[in-house]
Amino acid sequence: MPELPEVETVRATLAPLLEGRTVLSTWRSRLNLHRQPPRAALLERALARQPVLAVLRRGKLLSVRTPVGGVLCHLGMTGRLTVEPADAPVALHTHFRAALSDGHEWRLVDPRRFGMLHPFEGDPPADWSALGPDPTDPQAFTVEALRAALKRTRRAVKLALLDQAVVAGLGNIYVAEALHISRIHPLRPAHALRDREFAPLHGAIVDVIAQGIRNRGTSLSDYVDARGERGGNQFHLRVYGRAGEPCPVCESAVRVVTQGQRSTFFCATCQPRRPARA
DNA sequence: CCACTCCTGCGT
DNA sequence: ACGCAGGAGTGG
Repeated sequence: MPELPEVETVRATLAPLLEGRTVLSTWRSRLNLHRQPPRAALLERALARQPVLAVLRRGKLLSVRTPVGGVLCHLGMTGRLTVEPADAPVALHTHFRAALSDGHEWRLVDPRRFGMLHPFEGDPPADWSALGPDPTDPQAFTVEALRAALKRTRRAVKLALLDQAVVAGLGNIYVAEALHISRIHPLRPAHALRDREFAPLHGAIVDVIAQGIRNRGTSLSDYVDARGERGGNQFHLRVYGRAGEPCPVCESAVRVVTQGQRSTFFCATCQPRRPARA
């Protein structure tokens, strides 16, 4: 479900509902979340009786900090983090609940359980720092950083851009959109992009992510922010999910191919397999 | 670098 | 009944 713009919207709506409140107690289900249930004792130590200092994001990862540590949270495909009145009905597939000092409850619902919740003490674990540059950080995400990372791999550019160590936060939707805007065919080997193509690709990634955030995320089926509100970016997609429909630029039918067992949408006219010679 | 795996739900 | 879905780790 959630890529960077959705996770950023969750962060922005979650932060004012958590920051300054104290977590009274925690609960978690015993079902696996990304292959393991969160460790209950560690969760209690990291959160219980602690004030929430900040809600941070890098790529698709969220970090909720307390004075003694905190939790890292990834929403996977279907994760939802919300804050609701403590007496609100508990949804099916609720895997985490934390009672807050203001009478609300912070909850994680995740039907498919591809998400994760990693409590930690002290500094955040390595997955937080193993991420590549975040496209909302102009200091870190530069044309040169993108060029260097893509030159290093022979994988198809679409698959390389899904690698969170190359760029943090892109997923299937926003990669398709960025490649369409920059007119790059998704099957082209990353290392074979022309030098002149990196600036347009970089710009398209920055723009498409900024647009997604402005529109409060893409709600195709079940994504909602921490207040339970849907986003609006699904009305601004150019190619994702639009197989057979006209390309918004040239009206050719949008095509779909499979890459890494997932669908890739693109326009074969706007995104030629061989770039025009300069 | 590939295919497979972890899950539920929804649409065909 | 089957295939597909916004993700990503793992193991060959």
